[in-house]
Amino acid sequence: MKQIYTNTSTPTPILPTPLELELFCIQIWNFYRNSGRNFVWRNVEDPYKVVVSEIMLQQTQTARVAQKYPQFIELFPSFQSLAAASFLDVLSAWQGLGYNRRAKFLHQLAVRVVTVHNGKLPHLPEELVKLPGIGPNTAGSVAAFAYNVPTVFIETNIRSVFIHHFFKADEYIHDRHILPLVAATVDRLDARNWYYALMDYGVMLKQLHGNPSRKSAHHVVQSKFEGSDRQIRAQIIRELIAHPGLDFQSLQHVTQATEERLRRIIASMEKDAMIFSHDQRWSIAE
DNA sequence: GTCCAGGAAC
DNA sequence: GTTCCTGGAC
Repeated sequence: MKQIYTNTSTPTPILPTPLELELFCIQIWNFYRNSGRNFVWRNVEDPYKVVVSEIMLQQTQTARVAQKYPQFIELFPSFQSLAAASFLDVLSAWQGLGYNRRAKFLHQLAVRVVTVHNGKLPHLPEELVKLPGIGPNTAGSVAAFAYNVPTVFIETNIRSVFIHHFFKADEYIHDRHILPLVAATVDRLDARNWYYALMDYGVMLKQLHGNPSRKSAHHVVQSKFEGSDRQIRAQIIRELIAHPGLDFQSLQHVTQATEERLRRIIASMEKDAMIFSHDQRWSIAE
């Protein structure tokens, strides 16, 4: 394999030989056997727990999820209990994980599963992606981890593994060039552990060689958090959890944002159905 | 400074 | 193609 996928005008994908793929799989399995990670959300039979963990793990480090996940499951142990809870309670339990809109999506997902799917999470990715907060990647991972379906999906660690092994001399690698390799190597009988193994191997690669996914065509440098609208939004959420029915002046005092900026941010949060106003006072949405 | 089991809405 | 969040590890 050498410099095959760099020409984007006339892609001539050449798969590695069966032997190369076989050796690759053996290497991943060996690593997993010796150095695989263990998490409380792994090898669980309850699809609900898999969904909660996968939504939490979107753009959030495993250590942080490990800290928050157990209490969340204790508070809301099932789709039914989560669906029946208020958004305020769900959002409160979410604090510390970041990206608060995920809490909204997860809450709505639980309602949909209970009301539309009779409390049972669909098995297939094509159905899973129709649920709020679940895109192609999470649909694939949920199907694999919850039901051991040999799906084909990519997330940041998997991406790193394939870039490191099969695209050493390439740059700006598109996922469409990686997916055939994922499909060719997925374990038909043990997809669940195979993807655990790939993720663990990817984490190891990043520790050892830096992040191979920086060569991905999809890699984006994260914008600064300090001083951003995101920071203001987070402050507003925390404040309205503690003090429902707060007026504009109070929010301005807490956030120290200009009036124009704060009005704009509040409007966007109302549009996201994160908050709502009543008589010029704001609260967490329901 | 970089990174984190991304998706929705614009 | 941007915007949403968090805070510690590195």
